[in-house]
Amino acid sequence: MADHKRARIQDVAEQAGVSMMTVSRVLNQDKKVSDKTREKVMAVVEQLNYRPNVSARRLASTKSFFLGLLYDNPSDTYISQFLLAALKKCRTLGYHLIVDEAHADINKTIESVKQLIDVTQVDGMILLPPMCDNEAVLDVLTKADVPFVRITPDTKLNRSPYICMDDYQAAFDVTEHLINQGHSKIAHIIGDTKQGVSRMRYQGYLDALRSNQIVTPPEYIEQGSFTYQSGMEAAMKLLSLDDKPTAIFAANDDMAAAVISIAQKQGINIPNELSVVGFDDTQLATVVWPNISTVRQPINEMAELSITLLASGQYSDLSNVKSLDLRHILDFELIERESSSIKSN
Amino acid sequence: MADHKRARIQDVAEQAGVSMMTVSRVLNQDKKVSDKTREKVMAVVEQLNYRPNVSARRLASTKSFFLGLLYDNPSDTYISQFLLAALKKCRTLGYHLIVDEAHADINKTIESVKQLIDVTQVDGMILLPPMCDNEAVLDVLTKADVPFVRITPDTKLNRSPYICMDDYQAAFDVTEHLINQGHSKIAHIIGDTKQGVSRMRYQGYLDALRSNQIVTPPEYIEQGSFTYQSGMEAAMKLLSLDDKPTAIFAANDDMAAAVISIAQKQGINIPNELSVVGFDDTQLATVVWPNISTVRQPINEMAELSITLLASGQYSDLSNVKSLDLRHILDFELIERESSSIKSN
DNA sequence: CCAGTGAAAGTTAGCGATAACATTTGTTGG
DNA sequence: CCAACAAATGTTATCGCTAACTTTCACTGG
Repeated sequence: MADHKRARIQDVAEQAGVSMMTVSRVLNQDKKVSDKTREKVMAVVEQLNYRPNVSARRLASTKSFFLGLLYDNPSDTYISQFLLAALKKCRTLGYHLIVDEAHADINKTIESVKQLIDVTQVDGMILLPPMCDNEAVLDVLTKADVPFVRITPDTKLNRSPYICMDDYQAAFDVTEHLINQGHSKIAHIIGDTKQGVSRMRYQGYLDALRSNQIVTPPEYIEQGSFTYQSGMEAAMKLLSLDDKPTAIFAANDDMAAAVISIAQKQGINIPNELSVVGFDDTQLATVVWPNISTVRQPINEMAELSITLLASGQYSDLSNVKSLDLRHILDFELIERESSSIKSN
Repeated sequence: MADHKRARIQDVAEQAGVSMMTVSRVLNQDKKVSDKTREKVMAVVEQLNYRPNVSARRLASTKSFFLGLLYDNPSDTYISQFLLAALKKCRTLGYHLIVDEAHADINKTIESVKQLIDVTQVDGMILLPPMCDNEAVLDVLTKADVPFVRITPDTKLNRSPYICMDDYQAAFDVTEHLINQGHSKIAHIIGDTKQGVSRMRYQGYLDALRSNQIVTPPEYIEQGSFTYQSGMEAAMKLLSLDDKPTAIFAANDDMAAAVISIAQKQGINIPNELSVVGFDDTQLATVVWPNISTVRQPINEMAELSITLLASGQYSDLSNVKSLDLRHILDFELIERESSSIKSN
């Protein structure tokens, strides 16, 4: 099917009747190329299906075409999804992703990041939570002038471009989803207080109730910590109330799964007697029965965008970037499954 | 801390008083270097902390220093773990990992693999299940003379080196673990029949019982399919028997989690009235309550070994490799958690 | 004693791209 | 109409390494 030899920049240059340098300029978005030439070159690039040799490029240029990814907890479900999407995007853009795990000892993490900067010479870094809020790491990167993108950061939002979703709105929507199904006794299990998203989700829940003129007793609010265990404890309290809620919105899927488990233990039918919704759309949401209605984070899009931003180089100098341009909010998706359904009053 | 400039092969050559080529030979394990010279060079390499520039190396040599990884289902928990370990190992060996997802349409997958061979020119491939048993993929790789390693393959074991764990022994051990705790009424939920591991695990279960002179009624064997749903159905049958089992060995964690859920619904205390063990040690095992006793696959070791094997080049010509040398069996680990414990007669 | 041999080490010429500088072409105003 | 400068394109050297060839040198045996 494809030609046996891979096309080189020289082949493109000859075919297009220009110099190699001009082709290189077109490929690197150098402005000093006339539109006519650019089109001519791009046509040949398409025709020969030319892709630059990453290694040659890296060897010759000052850029390394390496991007770094710093993650923390490898068992978090979304790491793999983020990683796979990021790797794919990197491949199409001719970058390589160097993946680094944060160490329990923060100093070792910093040492490792410094290595990425000095030895590997990464062109940019992606910081996943919670490392994206670690000030020491941010300082190292800032001082070394390495651009970085943070995913759903919680603090210091003016220090770098960042990508997030609208947790507040998602919580609002998922609560309203319950309301639309006829529920008014809606309880909420708050997430870990140390994470900003817990606040946002709680606030979205509150505002959805308020905008629908629904008042709930304070006992309907339980504090959790994103763990299954904490969800069980919260569920037991909520389900032992005299005036039980008919729906529970847990701030993540783990806690929602715990609610389901406790409810089933008590012989409460889901969703007929109790609707449950979670948040995150982790694997857990479809592995328990009934499947959990939840909110899906746009993880793939986040991964792709973070690579695109770093590859574009538009953030290599932050001094003249408006702080509004730093924020990238992506759309979430409400996913309705069996754990919540029309309330049959 | 570290010197600002990264050492080049030339620096090593000068410092050691030899030519660059000699250094290159030492680094590439070329046999035609005297021991004395080799030691001298290695000493300088250590001293300068020299690491070859991957890009220059790739550009100049016939090897690409790219390895391909073909995976199938991105939501499988172990993909991310395998991937992270593989990436790490690649980094230390100066390789890059190109990750590719199998397409639902097998022809597209094949096309993609051909691309990896022709365009990216990978030095080797890693095939994760179930792609490792796809004959068309194996044929493409064999025909193109690209070495490949398969992870826990099921068939055609003579076609390539492969890495697996002893599912039979693990099942034997986990069953005996239950026996040692005083159980004799031990049921088993078999996994998906299409996967060879199901057979192995079932056989291990049977043999553990037999070697302990335990006889169980045929109703204690239920057929599942590795899904939560199938686990629920099996559990309901097992727990409605007149002579209920006191322990259930499910062939994976999903089905074990389902058993726990059903048991709790029926008010059966775990582990006091019923012990449950799973298999795989997925995230699920620690996210439900009680945590599931299970068998951990040595995923990290598998990933590292697969990279090491391909990087070593020892399988670049299979014609003179004994079939016994193809097999690499790694140790598993029995993990005891709350779902199984000493039976209080 | 020296041609013949083979192991060990060195030399040269790229791999495929870009940086830096050099050159050509185009545009403007006086 | 052309100097004067900017925009567009070309030329050359080089990035760090290895393949392929060449040289050196120690050791044979007739």
